[in-house]
Amino acid sequence: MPTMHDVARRANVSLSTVSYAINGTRPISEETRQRIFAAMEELGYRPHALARGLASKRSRILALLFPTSERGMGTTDLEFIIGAADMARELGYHLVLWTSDINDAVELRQLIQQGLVDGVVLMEVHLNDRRVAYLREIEFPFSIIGRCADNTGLAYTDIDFEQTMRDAVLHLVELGHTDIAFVNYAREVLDAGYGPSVRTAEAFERIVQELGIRGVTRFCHPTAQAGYTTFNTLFAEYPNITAIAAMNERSFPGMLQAIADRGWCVPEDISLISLVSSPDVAEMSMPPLTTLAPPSTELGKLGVELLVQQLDGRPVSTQQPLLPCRLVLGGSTGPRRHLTAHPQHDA
Amino acid sequence: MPTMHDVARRANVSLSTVSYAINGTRPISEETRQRIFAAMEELGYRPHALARGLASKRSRILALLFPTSERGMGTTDLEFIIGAADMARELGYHLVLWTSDINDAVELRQLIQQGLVDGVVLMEVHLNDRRVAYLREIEFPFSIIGRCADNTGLAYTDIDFEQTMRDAVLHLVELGHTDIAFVNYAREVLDAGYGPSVRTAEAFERIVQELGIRGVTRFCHPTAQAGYTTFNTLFAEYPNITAIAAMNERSFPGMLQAIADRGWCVPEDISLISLVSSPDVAEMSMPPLTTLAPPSTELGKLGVELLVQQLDGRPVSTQQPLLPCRLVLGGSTGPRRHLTAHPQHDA
DNA sequence: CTGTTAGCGCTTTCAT
DNA sequence: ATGAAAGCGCTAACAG
Repeated sequence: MPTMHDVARRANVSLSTVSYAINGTRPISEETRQRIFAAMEELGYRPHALARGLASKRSRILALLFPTSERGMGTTDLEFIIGAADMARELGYHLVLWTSDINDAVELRQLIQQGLVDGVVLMEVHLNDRRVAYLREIEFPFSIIGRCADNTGLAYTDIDFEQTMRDAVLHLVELGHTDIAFVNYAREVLDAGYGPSVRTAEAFERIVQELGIRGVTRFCHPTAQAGYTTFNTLFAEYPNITAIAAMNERSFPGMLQAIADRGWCVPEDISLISLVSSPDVAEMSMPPLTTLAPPSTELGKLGVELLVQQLDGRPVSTQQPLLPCRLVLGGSTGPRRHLTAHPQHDA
Repeated sequence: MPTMHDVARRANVSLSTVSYAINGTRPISEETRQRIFAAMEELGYRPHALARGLASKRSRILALLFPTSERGMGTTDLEFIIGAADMARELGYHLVLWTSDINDAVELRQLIQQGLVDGVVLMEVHLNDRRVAYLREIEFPFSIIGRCADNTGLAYTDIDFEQTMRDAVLHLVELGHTDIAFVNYAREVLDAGYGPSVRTAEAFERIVQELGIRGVTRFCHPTAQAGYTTFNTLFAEYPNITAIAAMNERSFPGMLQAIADRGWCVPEDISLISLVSSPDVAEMSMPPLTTLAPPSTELGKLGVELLVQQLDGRPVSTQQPLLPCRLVLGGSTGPRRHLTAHPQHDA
């Protein structure tokens, strides 16, 4: 494997000149530059990453910390990773994956102390996250995909849940729906302060009020069985409901079963819209679910971008951290049914 | 950040002694060992990964090469990655992700020449893969999740498609089915020599023959529409079929729709089994699909393990590279229907 | 514009 | 059983 030394000799220049030529870190005459690059080409030279990192104190390696064994991984998480990896490469960085227990700052410290990475990207942060606290304390560069309670000064990006919920409700309202249910994650998840759950819950209340329509919220575990039960108890209490927006894609099979059991059809009798679930998954239903598809790849990219901005000493763009989901029509939403078909009560 | 030098001074030994103590690379008196580790503890010392790698010529970093934009990524790919990352960590390695165009050996060379990684794990190899050829040629350590045409001397691991197909067919046969259809990927995919498609196709023919039952094979694009069409044309020709095994999970919604359209029920009128798809996805159907769940995490782990075995100069265990899928009963398979219910022809 | 040289933090001969 | 010192391949002062 050729080293910089080899290149220098072949180009008849000193070792440092080669270094400067490569890094463009000081002016080089066009002539010698040519010679150097020619030599590099001929030798098939590539700078040694470790040596470069050791000498410059910048490894050009980033870490993506992603929590193992928290909530079930989906296709969305893969897309975070792919987005992040792609963007890292685009910006000339490597990306290492650290599967970490969330909230374990000790382990994080040990990893960082190895001096392997210039910065880390956090996923699935808690509202009060120890890792965030630790990184802040030691002033280690990091960015977040997600959000904390206090985000001042943080480089983060997240889904715009407010906007997502608004788009979902507006879509339904445009179809004539005025009695809408929102099926959130399980109550424990909300109580634990899980961001997406908290934010959509708040947004739903606000938007419903704003638009002057009727909304009811339910919590549901991520299983078909829970979806089934939730749907039935929901309709026992609020038979006027004509549309459901749900966060939890795993509850859909159950809800669909419950709907089928009473001989109803989607979307003729009831509209269903999935919040923040990938079109791939949405297409596994019949009919394919209308969904608000999360900008997963973009979030992964942006997470890396925000981190690299800091590393390069550039001002971190803080204006547009929130990305909207994209409405993908799937056939599970349609005009509000005529209520005459079912008994009516007031909510 | 404390260095080895700091530790040495604090323990009143030379720098090299600290190194030897850490690496256990030569005998150290118990007394000084104690002192050294105490000093390390007190200083919160961690060896610097880059420096260590540069000096030892072993970075303890592995690369997972995974193809972007080939076939749609699913939850399976995520599990490969997680498995690989977990195992790497367990073995004291870091894992970097390289999103690569498949079959681009040039790019691979450039990455390897950076000297960052000790070895690479390949995913989604082609039967004749340029990356494999290149790595072989330069004798760079690597392992494969998947298989090539010629695997002699290769450290690979893969799904045991033969066994998987056998398990699927046997499950159906035990339920009384004797007329079974196998829905493979699209014909182009088979013709391109995509391993899973080729191997399941061969296995199906063999097993059907072996068991003396009737089998018919169909090709299907990965869309609901294609699933719908495939099912209908299949039954126009072979109305006796009572069970379908399908590779392509994306075709299921369409098949289910076609089944519903003719007023049939699953599994009373027809049994459905999904080959090599994750239970998560299988649960998105109604009823949840019976599936043969791929050992994704295990494959990721094994891929890394095989690589590290080489790096450690240990003999690479080559006896059990093929892992079976796990049968997960889901309610889409049941006893063969009584054929009296539908018109009968001979296949 | 170019060369010389002192490290970066560690491993590993070679001595003792 | 321990130390001294020569690198690993590169960057970045410091000198011209």
